[in-house]
Amino acid sequence: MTRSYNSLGQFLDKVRRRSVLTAEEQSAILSLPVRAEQIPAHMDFVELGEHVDHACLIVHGLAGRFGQGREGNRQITALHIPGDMADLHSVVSPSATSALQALTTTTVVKIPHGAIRDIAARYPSIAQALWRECVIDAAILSEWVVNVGRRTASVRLAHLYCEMAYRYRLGEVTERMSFDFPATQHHLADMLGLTAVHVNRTLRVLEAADLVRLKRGVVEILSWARLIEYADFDPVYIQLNVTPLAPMRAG
Amino acid sequence: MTRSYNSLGQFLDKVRRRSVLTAEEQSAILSLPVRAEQIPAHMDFVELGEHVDHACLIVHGLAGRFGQGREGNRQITALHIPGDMADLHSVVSPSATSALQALTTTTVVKIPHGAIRDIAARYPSIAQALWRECVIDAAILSEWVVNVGRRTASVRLAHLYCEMAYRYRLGEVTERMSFDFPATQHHLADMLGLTAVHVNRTLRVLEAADLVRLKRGVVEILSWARLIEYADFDPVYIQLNVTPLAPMRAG
DNA sequence: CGATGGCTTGAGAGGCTTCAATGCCGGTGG
DNA sequence: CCACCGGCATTGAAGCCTCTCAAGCCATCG
Repeated sequence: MTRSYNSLGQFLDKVRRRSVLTAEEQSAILSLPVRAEQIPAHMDFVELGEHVDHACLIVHGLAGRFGQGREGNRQITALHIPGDMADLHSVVSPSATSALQALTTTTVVKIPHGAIRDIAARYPSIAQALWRECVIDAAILSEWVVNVGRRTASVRLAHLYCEMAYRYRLGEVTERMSFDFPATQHHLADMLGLTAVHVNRTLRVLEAADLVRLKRGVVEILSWARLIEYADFDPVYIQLNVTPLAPMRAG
Repeated sequence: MTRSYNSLGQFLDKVRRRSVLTAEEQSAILSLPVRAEQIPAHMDFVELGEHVDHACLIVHGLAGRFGQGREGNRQITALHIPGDMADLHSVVSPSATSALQALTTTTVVKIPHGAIRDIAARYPSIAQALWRECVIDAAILSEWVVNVGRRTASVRLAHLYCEMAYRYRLGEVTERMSFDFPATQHHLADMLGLTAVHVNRTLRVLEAADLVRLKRGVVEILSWARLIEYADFDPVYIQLNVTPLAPMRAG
């Protein structure tokens, strides 16, 4: 079968690393109706409290989920890269409890909840697979709590770079590699619970230790082995190199 | 129907505030096989990396989900009170990426994954409802990232008290109330990304402001209105006072 | 009654923030 | 084509919030 490598294919590839799906189930996912949309940088494409009727799959660019405190101090709680369904959770919880914003120019594809709920109801294995994706997003969130709560600024930043490298590479890392990561230092600060100024200084610490090098939106990792050691990083929580979970079937 | 108010009944009550279920679906949940177990304080009942085959419903006591950094600095990423399914996520992601520990003597009820997956496969609405519970747990996690990342110690602690009061009361709060919350100051520190010493001093700040009063494991809130104002707390993310989500049916 | 675990308090150090100014680069309009 | 402008990055200095270390206290429990 030649599968047109559309935006959904990218999503399906990731899902299949985690859940077993039959050919029929896979094609049900690939047949989901999509509507592409281009979002300019800094624009919310899901607003706080909004009642959404579609899920957003990131095709290109970078999106963040924003929580916020009273006095405008924003905190990014999750990051979504191409292939991620940024708000899959909205399928079962349609009123947005946090905003979704494009960090750079981003193209997303919108998929109606109705269509997703339809195939989830028809194929229990699909429901399980999507549920599982949400649970893995939660595991990442949980790691972010640890990161922000219990690590120093430089380790925190190193850990974030590890996670993003691992996710961009779908778990296929090499000792030396680089990846596009177009977040500003201010964005990094909002992910790490720091200030932009301190992120800047912290960046310099990592560079001085010859762990990473940065230029205009691309992160170059000089030694994966030393970086994960420094960052206290263990990729199991991202579940990209795992034996896919067998489907559930009605007994 | 006289429903025996067992441990599952407590769980079902909470689920029904969020999802519509038919009588048949409800009784399928209530008929889940359970096995009660008593866990002494400070004991892990799910270990890191363990491959579990059952989910744990908290019946009595208090449990925490622990993440940890390299040098033993632990961070509590989630708290589970009676009525919570502490690791419902394990149904679709059986290898534990974080440990579960009883903070006080806790009785849990273990429910085999097989039984849950069975009713989830048979009743798509149940799958959706359980999926939704996981998503709401993730929303709470997301709020914890904001809390730890972007709030000062005293606001952070106040916010935690708000969340726990709201959850213990299932969203039925009153201006003045108290609730049992048997976490030590060291536990609080691990939830908030602080040290026990600083938690102690911070407690004193909240007491001095006449917001809460504490004695031996019970939190007394002196003014809910002033506390949520101080804590920057908005309970929507907990989704306890929400119109339950309609079920999904195969089209 | 000594041991234990949790709470309390003090003093000093340090990591991160705040405020503020400067530099850099790409985009835009005259 | 160049000058200007705005967003982002960089750097310095001072201060505060929180940590660390350390000691003392109080209840509970064998």
